[in-house]
Amino acid sequence: MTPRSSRPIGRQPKSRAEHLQDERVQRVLATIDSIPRGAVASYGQVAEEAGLPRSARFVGHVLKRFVNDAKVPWHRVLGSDGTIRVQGGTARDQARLLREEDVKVVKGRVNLKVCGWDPED
DNA sequence: ATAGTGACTTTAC
DNA sequence: GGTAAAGCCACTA
Repeated sequence: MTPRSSRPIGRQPKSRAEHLQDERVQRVLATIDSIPRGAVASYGQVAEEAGLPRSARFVGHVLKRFVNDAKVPWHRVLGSDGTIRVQGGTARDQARLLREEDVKVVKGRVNLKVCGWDPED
């Protein structure tokens, strides 16, 4: 038989669970997971380390969508100038989590010269 | 396929 | 120091 018309498409819409398997997402999460305690990285830096240059916004998008399911140190990801970018009460949580690991947060900002993550470490 | 949006970044004022 | 605009990439309607 040639079930051309009934042949499975093999291209079903991605479910949320399948999205979690998406390699780009996994690489982003893995990169964030590799940020050592007490260090911070920017969205762009995470993207670049994950092999996704210029995809800083994607990193933010991934965090917002998957951080609830993925146990990663999301609080160690900041803006390119070390500022907390998250809005709302989550920003307070992020600052608290950072201070818990001895990262100084002054006026919603971290000194990247001091706490910036060097992937070579 | 087009348009709007966002946990971004860089440049210019 | 701060704000504005443009560039950027992926997601959503």
